[in-house]
Amino acid sequence: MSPKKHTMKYKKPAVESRPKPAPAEEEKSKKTAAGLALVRGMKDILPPESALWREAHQVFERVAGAYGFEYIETPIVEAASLFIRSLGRSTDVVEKEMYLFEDRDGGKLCLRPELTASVVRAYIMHGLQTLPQPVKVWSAGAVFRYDRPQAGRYREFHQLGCENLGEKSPVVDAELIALAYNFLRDLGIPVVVHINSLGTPADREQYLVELVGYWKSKRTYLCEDCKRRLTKNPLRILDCKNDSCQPVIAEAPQIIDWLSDDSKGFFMRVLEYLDELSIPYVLTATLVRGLDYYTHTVFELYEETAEEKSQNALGGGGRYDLLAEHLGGQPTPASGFGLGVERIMSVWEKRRAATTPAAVPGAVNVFFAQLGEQAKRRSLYLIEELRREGISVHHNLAKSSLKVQLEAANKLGATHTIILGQKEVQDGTILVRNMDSGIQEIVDQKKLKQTLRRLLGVS
RNA sequence: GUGGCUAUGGUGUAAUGGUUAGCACAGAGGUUUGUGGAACCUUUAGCAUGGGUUCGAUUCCCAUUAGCCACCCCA
Repeated sequence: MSPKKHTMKYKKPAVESRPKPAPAEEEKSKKTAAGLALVRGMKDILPPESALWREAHQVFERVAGAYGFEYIETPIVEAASLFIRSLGRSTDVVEKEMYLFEDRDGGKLCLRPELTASVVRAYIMHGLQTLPQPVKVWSAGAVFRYDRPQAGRYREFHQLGCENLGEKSPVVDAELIALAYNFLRDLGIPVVVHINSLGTPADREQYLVELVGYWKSKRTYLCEDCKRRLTKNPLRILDCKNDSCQPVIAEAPQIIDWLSDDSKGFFMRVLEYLDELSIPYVLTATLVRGLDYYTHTVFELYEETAEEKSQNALGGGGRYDLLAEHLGGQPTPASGFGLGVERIMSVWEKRRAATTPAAVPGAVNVFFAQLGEQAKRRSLYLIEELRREGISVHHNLAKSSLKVQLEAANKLGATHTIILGQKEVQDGTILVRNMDSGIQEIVDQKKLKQTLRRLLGVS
């Protein structure tokens, strides 16, 4: 806003009858354009990446379907209490990252920060426990967390998730991991699974007492950050990257050693099944997920690269046997995972660029060029006919010179250009030009469809 | 939420305390109208916002905003 400048720029004494609005209006379009802003942490998804975005979703749908998961969709807006109860009041997600707001009648709402709690809510509310168990559903959509944006971290991001509700078996956990693993593999992303077990709340409590006792005994060797964590979140010390803490961490008690025999047995079987499925995993004693509802198995998926960065978890999940009951439903053992679409896209695009240079799905294959008024009119029908066949046809009927149209076809990356001129209209033929070789064949207009199907390799 | 770095047309960038802010790519139009990928010509479009210092700021200072990086956390 700099009205000074505008009045300078647009000074027109004649129009001074309208003192100020006139110049302001003049500049309005520009001003709005400049004044438009993307809300912090939000992102547009534009072509051509958007095509890949959709393809990733399609692959996920296919894989999840193969594992017997059906689609579920839940609202983006939920009661705030749902997440406060499920994720835990003192977790970071609830404490400082939720988009909280009041409805007009004062109801406390929020934009969902994750998918799992909503699915469990739906399961309880619609009596899905009366269906043959387990209930297996997948979902996809936007989730919101008011965090400070960074590479690979947005305030609105998208998750792909699967939940298996109503079955307490280590196979379920292994199968879910296999699903996520295979989905990413299908995209050409090799991943490594980090896995750990948190046992039952009782196991964990005992372990925590032990752990805190240990940290206290080594207090002097810990870095400043860790001294703070000691009271706030002793588990996090295990994650500290500070060199000075490493020897202390290496000697720290591991949760696995404090699991009950049942918990340990459960975990061992998950690992055995993973072995059976030939899924590589790394036992990570330091893996503790940030949400309170997890019990037993927890895992995270990372791109298999040498450099371990902090921001590259592609997804994670685990078992949450107590959640349904905690939300007021029947006791329902369950397990699930969520994957971050944005993070998957960023690695996928990188790998794609490295391996296959072009071949974006939804790419143009045919351009239709016309010359002359008659041809233009006739082309409308022919184009329509091809499109009905499912062939992607581009054109620019506003242009008239063939040169310009071929240029456009080239820029769009069309493999073939169909040319219809005055002469062809007369004798009922049409030209099909191969854009790589420049070879053109003259075909009967009636045979255009067959010819294209042959050339494009469509059945 | 904390700290650091950055901010020039759609994209990538250059320069400068003082008349028209340069270049490349992209976009639009064209090089006389039936043949593209090249070349050439023309053209559209920018100093993030707000203050301050100064005779004068895109340039210096401050704040805001946004992006990036680290912490934190996770997806």
